[in-house]
Amino acid sequence: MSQNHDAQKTSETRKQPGSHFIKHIIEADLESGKYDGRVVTRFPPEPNGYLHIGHAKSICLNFGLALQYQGRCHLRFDDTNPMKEEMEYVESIKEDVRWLGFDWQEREYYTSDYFQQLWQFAVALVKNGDAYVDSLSSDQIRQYRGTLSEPGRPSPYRDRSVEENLELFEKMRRGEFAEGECVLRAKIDMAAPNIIMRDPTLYRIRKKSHHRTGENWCIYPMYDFAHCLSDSIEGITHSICTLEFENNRELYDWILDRLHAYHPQQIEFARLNLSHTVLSKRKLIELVRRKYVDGWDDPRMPTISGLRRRGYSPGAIRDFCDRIGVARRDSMVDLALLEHCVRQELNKTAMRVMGVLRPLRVVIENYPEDQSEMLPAVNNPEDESMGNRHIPFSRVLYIERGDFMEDPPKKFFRLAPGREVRLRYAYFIRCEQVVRDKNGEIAELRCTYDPETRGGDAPDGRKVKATLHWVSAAHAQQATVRLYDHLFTVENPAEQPDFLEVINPDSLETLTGCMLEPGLAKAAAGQRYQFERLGYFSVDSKDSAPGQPVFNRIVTLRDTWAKIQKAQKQQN
RNA sequence: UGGGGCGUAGUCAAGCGGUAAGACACAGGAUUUUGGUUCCUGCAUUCGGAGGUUCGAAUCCUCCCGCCCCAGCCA
Repeated sequence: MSQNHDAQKTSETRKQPGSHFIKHIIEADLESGKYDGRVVTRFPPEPNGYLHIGHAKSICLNFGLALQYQGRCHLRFDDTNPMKEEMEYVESIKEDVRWLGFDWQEREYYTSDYFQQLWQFAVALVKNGDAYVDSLSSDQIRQYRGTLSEPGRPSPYRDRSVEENLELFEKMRRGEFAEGECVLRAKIDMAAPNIIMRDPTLYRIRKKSHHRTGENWCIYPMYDFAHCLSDSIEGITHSICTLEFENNRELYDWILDRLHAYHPQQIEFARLNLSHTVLSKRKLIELVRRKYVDGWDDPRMPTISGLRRRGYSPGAIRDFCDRIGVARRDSMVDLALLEHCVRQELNKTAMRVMGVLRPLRVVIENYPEDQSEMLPAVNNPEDESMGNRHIPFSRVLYIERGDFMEDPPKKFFRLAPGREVRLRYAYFIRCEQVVRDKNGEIAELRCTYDPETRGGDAPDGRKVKATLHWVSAAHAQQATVRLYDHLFTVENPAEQPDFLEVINPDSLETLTGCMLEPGLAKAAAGQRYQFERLGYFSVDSKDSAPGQPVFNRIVTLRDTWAKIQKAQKQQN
């Protein structure tokens, strides 16, 4: 009976969305008492760049696991390389993790805080004959390492005595050698089939000031040495990293075993790849340095700061990370899924407003010149508690240029000569005349309205096929609106010979003179809205100025008309 | 061609010897004062391939094929 119940429970757990192999491992460990019921994870960024959506996957995983199993998650800056790391990055990383909604409380750690302990561990290794100081140059070390198919050869310095190694290592620490003159290496096996195990470097000399330890050290531990021991020092239980570290796990285990240190387990999962973008630090840096984008927080960037500035919400990003799953196979997630996640959240939470991006002037000929009126509009049909607002209507309005066609194709059921449509929350109008300028361009539409249809319903029951958004010209708030699209034209830019050649030339379109309903004059930075029939937009936090707001398009609404148009184009 | 991983739909992904979940995308239809939302419906007779074990295989075994990672004093 109880057995049955347990079996049922297990299968239910497994069927939960978001169940994955790492949870299975943790649950098995919890059951066997492997770590006395503890679950301790960590997010260990190197402070040498900005966090991106791929990091968000790892953050959600590590913090999420700690939350789910009542454990803890440490934020640890893996700052073992003073050549690349800066304080600016640690600040941005902290801001991004916090913004995503995770709290590391007082558990903010730095590998550099362990330098003294790490040094002592290294000394212990030397004393046990498990490490030696090598005086080969980096070039020679590479030659001695062998290749993928041939074993390496031992360094001529490999059999130095413990005493000599101790003395040399001490001299390294004291700065008596120049950079590159020697390194500390683990003494493992130069013929190991896993190249990582061919006497890996543990310490190298770097005569560079460190952003936290200053001039205290001139030798710095390598990742493989520092990481496992930092995990050990912090009592991590599950050390979760990406697949490319799989080969390093053998060394992770070797070091902890030799030192008889507390031994967390390393678990690898596949890193995130997202279609139509790049997520490698190198490529992201290149986009910034070569000015293809306007900085790390350019709204087209897949960085957390870019997504934030674009208008993405932390909840949508967390939802995305929950949905993509955690597995061991390389994958490429469709950007459409991320877009779906924001739309889903914003549909429930974003206030609806009307904004005309490409204005076309409309004059309501039978509406009195000096008259205007306030019409009630629903703030969010998905959430009644968001209430109503009133928007001004008058004789001269703007509608979207794309909502009018002089010679409408099949299935276009918006405004056209002689045709009647509804202006949302206002009246039915009929297009009576098209007025052109001297260039033959459409300058304005002359229309009539039906006073009986106030609010949008005809008492005689007649129907219209379209409802248009609009803004009263006299009351409009002008704005700049930036339309963003995929940064790259192809699904996987990384597999191109040169990813810079497939940058989408239309990834940004800046529209000025957009006309918004007047309430938007006091929109606060970061505020998110749905511009009805167009998409979700947010107020840019950097470029907006009082009286001249700048909006970023977060994502379009799903657009069936665009699909029909595309299909029609392909037919012709 | 050394070692380590991974192959389930267009894209993710569950599945753990009992007869292919779910999501996104896509395609139809209904409702709609957003061509939005919502709601229905459809979308793998088959799990990289071939053999084998078994009453029964995506799950176990064998061989083959394909893709990814490793030759930093980066992480």
